[in-house]
Amino acid sequence: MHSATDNPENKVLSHEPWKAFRVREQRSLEIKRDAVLQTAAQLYLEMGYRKTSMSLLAARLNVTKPALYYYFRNKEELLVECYRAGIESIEGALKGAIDFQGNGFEKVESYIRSYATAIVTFDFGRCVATLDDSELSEQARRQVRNLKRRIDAAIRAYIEEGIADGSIADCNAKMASFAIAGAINWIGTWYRPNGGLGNEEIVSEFTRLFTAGLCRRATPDEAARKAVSRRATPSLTAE
Amino acid sequence: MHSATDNPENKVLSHEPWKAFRVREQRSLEIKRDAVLQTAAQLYLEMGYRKTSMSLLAARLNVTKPALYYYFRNKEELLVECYRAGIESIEGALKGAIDFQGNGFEKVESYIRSYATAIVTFDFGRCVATLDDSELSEQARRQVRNLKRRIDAAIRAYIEEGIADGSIADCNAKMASFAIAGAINWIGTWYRPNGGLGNEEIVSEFTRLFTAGLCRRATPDEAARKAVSRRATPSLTAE
Amino acid sequence: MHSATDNPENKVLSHEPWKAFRVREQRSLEIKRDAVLQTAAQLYLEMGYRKTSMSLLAARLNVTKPALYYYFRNKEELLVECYRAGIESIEGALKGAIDFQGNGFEKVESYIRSYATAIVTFDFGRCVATLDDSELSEQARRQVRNLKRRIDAAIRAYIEEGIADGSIADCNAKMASFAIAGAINWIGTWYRPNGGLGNEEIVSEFTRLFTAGLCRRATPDEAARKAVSRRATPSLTAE
Amino acid sequence: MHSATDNPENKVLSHEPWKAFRVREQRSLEIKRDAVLQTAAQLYLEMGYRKTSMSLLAARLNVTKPALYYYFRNKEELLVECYRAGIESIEGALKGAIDFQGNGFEKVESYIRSYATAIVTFDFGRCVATLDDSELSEQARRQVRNLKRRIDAAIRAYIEEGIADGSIADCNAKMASFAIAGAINWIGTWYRPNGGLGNEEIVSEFTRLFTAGLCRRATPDEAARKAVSRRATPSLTAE
DNA sequence: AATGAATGAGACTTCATTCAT
DNA sequence: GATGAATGAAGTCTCATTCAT
Repeated sequence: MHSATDNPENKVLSHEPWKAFRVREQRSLEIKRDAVLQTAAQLYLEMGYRKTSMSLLAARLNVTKPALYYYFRNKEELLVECYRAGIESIEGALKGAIDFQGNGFEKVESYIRSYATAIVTFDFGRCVATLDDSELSEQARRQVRNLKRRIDAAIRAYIEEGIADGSIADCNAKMASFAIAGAINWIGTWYRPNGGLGNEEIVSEFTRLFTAGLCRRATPDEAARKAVSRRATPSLTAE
Repeated sequence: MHSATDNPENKVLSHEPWKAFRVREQRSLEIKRDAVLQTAAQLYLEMGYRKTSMSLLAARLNVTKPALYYYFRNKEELLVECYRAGIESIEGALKGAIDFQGNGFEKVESYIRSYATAIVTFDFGRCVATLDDSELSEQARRQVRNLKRRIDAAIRAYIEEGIADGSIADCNAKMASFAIAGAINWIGTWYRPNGGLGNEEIVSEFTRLFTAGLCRRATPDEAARKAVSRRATPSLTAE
Repeated sequence: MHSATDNPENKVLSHEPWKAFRVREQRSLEIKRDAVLQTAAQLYLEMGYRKTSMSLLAARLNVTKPALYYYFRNKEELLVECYRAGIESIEGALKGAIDFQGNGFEKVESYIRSYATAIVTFDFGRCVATLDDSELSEQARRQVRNLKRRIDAAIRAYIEEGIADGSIADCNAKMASFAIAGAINWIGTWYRPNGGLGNEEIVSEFTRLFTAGLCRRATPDEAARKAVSRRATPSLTAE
Repeated sequence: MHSATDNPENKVLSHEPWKAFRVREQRSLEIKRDAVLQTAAQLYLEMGYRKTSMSLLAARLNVTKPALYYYFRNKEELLVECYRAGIESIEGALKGAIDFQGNGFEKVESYIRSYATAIVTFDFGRCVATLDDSELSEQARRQVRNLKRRIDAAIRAYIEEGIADGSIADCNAKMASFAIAGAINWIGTWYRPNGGLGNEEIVSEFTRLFTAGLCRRATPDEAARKAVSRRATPSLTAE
């Protein structure tokens, strides 16, 4: 399966003229497929999966309904692929952020930052966060949940790592991860691309809220953390 | 409007009003109406609003479809009433918890505890937390959003109060309230009534996670906090 | 079957206190039955038979739906009775007008006048004129058509009488009667009780049009017609 | 909008477009749309708009229900289009007949003739004449009434013209036009395509009745009338 | 690679009518 | 005489999906 990332590179690649004909053709299919998926994602976010009829999607794309079935087996596949693309986006963001060396706490911090960024940045990410999978068939739902679990598992692992290495306060890792995931996913619910809240603002506020809660405080840590975080929050630590 | 209580006993009775018909009779209309609503809420949570057809709801209640229309004008009204009942439940829980005297931080703490309890305890509460309002008509959606706003506004106000009175660290109250509401609402997504996680466990873990993040810390508090454990700890806020 | 005339006398009779109890009781049933029928007729005229639900009728009468079934077997019977009442009203009007001695032309003239008056005056009359009988069952429709035929037959007979006695120009009596009935029935379509057109104005204009036609007549006739004014003018028919 | 012609050939083909499928194809959409409309008109005339379910219409056309929705947005649109087609047919007939030079009386005469012909000849015309618009939504009803008004306005104008130029007796033009329209529209109520009455017979009898009236005219009148009218209509008055 | 036309399933809703009281 | 509650039948419409081209 091609990756339906929704970063802009796809568009750039689509014009490279030196590609062999065969390749270009296949490219074109993928590009259009992606366009369908991207538009579907937007509509699903805008009005819900069930209310987004295939007719509407086709109309939005200026094609006829059956054309959609050339790219996707059925409506359900569209949704599953939105999820898959979103999860890939998110995992990509997470991977990039995490693979530095650090203790559990720092990984969680980095994770929150990356996850929130992914939700805010990618339509597909927001699909994962907000779309209701109850419309799916049992089989498709299982697929989607397996994908989602990978994300959940990651943060849980980091939290446990942090608890183990002493960088995170002792707590129920499962529930903490639910809480964090919940708050971040919820962003997709109220976030509006050009709303009043800047992405960076959102991300750092969330990071701060959760990490300040999780981190095991000792005076020296605090000082260290301040140095790292871009926007110091002196009042929190002042006696 | 009669109160659509969803205390646990209802669950047991939920399908009975039509079985043991003669026994009640007095407030039978209200009881049956509530039974319909309660069952609808369960189905909506189980399989989504859209997938829950009126036929299915009727079948679940051992009635014919048109009987439902004797109690509710249409399917949308059912959903709106679920929301309304849920919001009333939540507000009730919040009111009871909040009206003690305390600083902003304590109010937020109490709020989190009550809100989470409401979500975990009441089906209707979970409806508010997890159901997608995008299926509603514009008008009904406005209604529901107005109701929801009341809850959002409350927590934001407490956070601001806490910031003002110095019991809560300086932060973006709007975003903090989103984060907290998100994490709590998300409970409705993964919570299963008889799942592995006890209600009290969930509630206190959430409370701790968020308050420890928000609260103004001092090193000695740490020890004290652990000692008190499950219930919110006044010592946390002591200067 | 009691006559459901909708002239005001009914209301006067309804209070006569010296009637024996039994009679009064029965009266009361009839009075209520008439009220139902009268209201039904108004609603049928206002919004059509099909669109007038039994619920609406009941609501308009401040009773519950099943109460209607105490007075009428079913919705169809209501409509049939409207027709019957209307036809009785019309026939009453016609009988009163026709039984004087006169030639065929004079009878037709009087007939037109009485028929138009009935349509304009009685709701039930307007029902006969404008309601669509295609909603009825085959059997009920036959009933209604038999009733209607009586009215049609009368005018045709008069026209033929007029042709025979030389007072009416030779013509196709069947079609002439259709034309006259049509124009008069059509009144029910555009007539509004308190509209700009006075009843007498309507009636005399119709009478004149059919008896004399549109074309402008010789001067002496004109004078004669004007002199006699409101009532049909014998001089018109003089050889 | 394509023209929904209802010349008699259509009747023959009415159900065929789906049988002999491949034969046409070129303007197949329009042809089929017309077939749907034509069949709808017939059914509406036969059993009333409300009683004609979409299922029945579909069955009559050997199609499934949703196919109808490919050609028409909803049931109401079908009825509105019947009206529109009918009014276009009627207006066409009237235009063709009227644009000769003549006095008001002659125009009215010609109008009656053409209008009656249109009602008798076209199913759509009969729809305009007899179908009840009370089933329509307020908006659609306004549309239809605006269309109908055009026809009413025309005859009134001719009558007024005739009064002004002296060819028509002084009378209430508004009511006269109602009477004439009513009588003609009523034809649609009793007319049966292959009934005992020939079209020409109907048309000329109606024309004569309205222009000359029922009364038998005196010889001197005749002369006078002839003198006034610019273009004599000898056949009408010949004894 | 795409479309015009059609379908089957099923959704919500309305309504006349009834039954036990 | 009248009602609260319920039902069976039917109706309009929408939608995902497909087939022949």
